[in-house]
Amino acid sequence: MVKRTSFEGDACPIARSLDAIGDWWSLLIIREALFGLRRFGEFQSKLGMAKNILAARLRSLVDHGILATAPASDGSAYQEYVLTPKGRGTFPILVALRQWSEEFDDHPEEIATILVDRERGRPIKKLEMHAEDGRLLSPADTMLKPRPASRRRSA
Amino acid sequence: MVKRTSFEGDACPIARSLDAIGDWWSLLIIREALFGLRRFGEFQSKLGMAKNILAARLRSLVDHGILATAPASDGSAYQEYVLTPKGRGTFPILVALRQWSEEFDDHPEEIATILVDRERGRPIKKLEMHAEDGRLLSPADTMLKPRPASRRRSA
DNA sequence: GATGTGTGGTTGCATCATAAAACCATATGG
DNA sequence: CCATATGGTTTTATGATGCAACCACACATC
Repeated sequence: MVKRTSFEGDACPIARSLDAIGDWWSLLIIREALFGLRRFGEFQSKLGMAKNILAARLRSLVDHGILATAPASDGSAYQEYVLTPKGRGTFPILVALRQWSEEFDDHPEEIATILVDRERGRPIKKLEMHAEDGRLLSPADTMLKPRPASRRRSA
Repeated sequence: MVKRTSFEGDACPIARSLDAIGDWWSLLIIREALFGLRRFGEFQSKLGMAKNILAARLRSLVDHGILATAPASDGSAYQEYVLTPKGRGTFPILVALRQWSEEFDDHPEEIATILVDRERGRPIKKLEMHAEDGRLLSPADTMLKPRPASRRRSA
């Protein structure tokens, strides 16, 4: 994508997130990692992506602290890629993407999987946003405020 | 990015979402639209992006049913871009991205804004995932299930 | 110990989306 | 009637992407 206009220094947290995981593969790699994949070859065969692209993405994800390389695990002297807490912290993002697709996709019948409550096997509810005191909030109930004690440019 | 490996036909809802909004600009445009921007020039000056890219993104977002073009509004014979319900439905995604950045960013002090409860002006809580019966769920409490009555390949 | 095979990459190379700037077309203001 | 602002499209270059081929290492086999 040329230049990439890296959002790294941007003051908007959304832009900052996109800078780390805002490309077409990173989130899919994270999805598979959450699913339990760890090895280069596993990612490669599951996602069907070019190996060089995968190598570049894995390196980038490691650089961003989303994945970490573990020495081995099954004996073979290669490395594995495991999610860090930061990586596991993307779970709500993936859920939000999934739910948006489930709700608004033009062909929802093509969606192969549903996310369910493990205990009951029933679909989970939509993500909820709550105030500090517990009130359920809609988008209209929220607003952006400048961060106290900071003079960076606004977003 | 060449080929783009369009995920449009993929059975994974995350991939399908990414196909629509998984690039570096779309979500930022949506963010500004949620903030109230409507005009080409507003987006352009606020985001500082090249005009041709903006034009292409806006067209793509309209094609995906995320934005719609409104004839005018302030008299000038140009069009405006307004969010559709599908577009407004991305709100949780943006909140998830924001919260991920707030929690895990290496330089959180650079983040300029916080999302607050409009009524109290206090930061909102993290997005919550609930089961149908209301139980709060952690990622480990969930699992993927194949969609009933469908024989598409799994994700 | 030479040979094969599978894993885990790196290295070219062609392509095509991106970005930046110039250009254009249609209002609007003086 | 000219200047300027708005809303784009065209032109050009760049460089990330995708593909295939190549390489290195480990382990197993002959």
